[in-house]
Amino acid sequence: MATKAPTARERQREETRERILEAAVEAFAEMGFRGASTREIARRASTNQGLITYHFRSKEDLWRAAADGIFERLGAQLAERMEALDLTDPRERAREAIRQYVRFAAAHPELFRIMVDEGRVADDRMKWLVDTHLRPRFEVIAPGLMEVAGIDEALVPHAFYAMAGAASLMFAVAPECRRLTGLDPRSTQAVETHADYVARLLVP
Amino acid sequence: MATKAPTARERQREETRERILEAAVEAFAEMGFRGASTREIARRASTNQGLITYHFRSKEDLWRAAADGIFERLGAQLAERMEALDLTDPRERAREAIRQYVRFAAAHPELFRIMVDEGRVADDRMKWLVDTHLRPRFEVIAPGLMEVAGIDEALVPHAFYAMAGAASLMFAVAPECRRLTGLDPRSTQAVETHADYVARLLVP
DNA sequence: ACTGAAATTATTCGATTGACAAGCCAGTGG
DNA sequence: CCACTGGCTTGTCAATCGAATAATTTCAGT
Repeated sequence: MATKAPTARERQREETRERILEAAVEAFAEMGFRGASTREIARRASTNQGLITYHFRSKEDLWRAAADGIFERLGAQLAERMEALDLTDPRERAREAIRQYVRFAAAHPELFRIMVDEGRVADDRMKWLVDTHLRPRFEVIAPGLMEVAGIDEALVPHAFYAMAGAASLMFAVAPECRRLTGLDPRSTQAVETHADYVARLLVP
Repeated sequence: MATKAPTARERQREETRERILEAAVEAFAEMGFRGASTREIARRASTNQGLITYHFRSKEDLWRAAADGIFERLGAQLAERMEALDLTDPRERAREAIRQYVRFAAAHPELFRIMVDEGRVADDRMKWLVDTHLRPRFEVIAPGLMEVAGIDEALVPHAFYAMAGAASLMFAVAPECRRLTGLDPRSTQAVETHADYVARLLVP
């Protein structure tokens, strides 16, 4: 069955939803779940707070939708770019995967920020995040990590979190980094340097 | 001039202040500045909210006092333990310094959590944190980093944030790590493994 | 053109926030 | 032994929170 062409109404609806979602990702990443108010999110999306309850049932649901969006982007970008490259050497392929992850972390610091925000306490949001998004990714990464970094299975969690931290922290605290070191982590120069540094660190 | 022996009154005062401060560190690390309410902090310290305003002028001041405490502990522990070791080889000394930092990050995940919380937006708390605590430490670490990791000066910020992230993330999101990988990062086994892994990673 | 449903705005609610003021009361100094 | 200071408790304040509901506007289908 053919999906009907969306009416102006439906396009408007989707565009509004998307605008709210975008604002939510930013706000949650900036101020955490509790810190970001639905009113502030609405303000950033140039609407009003009532619309959020209308489009998403609750703040909790809005947060989940925002997290879905981030991981969807991560998966899409990584898959697309790795496919385009077609590297045969597993070590060089692993290095490039890490570089791509660093580039993503630089462009979307929200991912890391939300992970750190929600990973601290074993509440429902954390469990949902692990079960629906983190575990699937982890299980894909883990075997490659063992093979390429030349490490024992027991070291996999250590390598995983070391890589994630090394790759992301600088961009997650970009304003701090800028003030502390004078280096702006958002410049393409800095991103590429970091990508290469971390890739060589983990896959010598 | 001899400092007078503290009266029971003064001892009580100091003990209460300390209890509030301890609770504040935990709460801020767990829920961020905005997420942690002064009432919740008071509850954890087994007192009431009014006392917080009494001992510390405002929530902002309480936060600064909490940050002071964390960095004071970090400085004291690192200085003490490194002095005790007396390593001559600069590379082995650097490795041990990193191991010590990992151990501290494991015992006090608050440091990293608060850094990530406050480093995202260039507000007053971030600026204060950088100027009073981060920069002094960074300027001590930077020269050693260049010498030992064998890197160019331009790479120092990259190495610094890579190390901090690699060392701390696992412990900052300990509940998540436990659920995701099955490994409990708080076990001494895991801490030592991580310390050694990160130390060898950065100083090969 | 009309109508009814959908999208949006406006209003309201009870709960919670940080800050503050007033008073309580144990312990200290005289 | 007593006055009173200082740590502490309680109650209140406006502001803000998430959520629900009411009112209004917009537009697709007839």
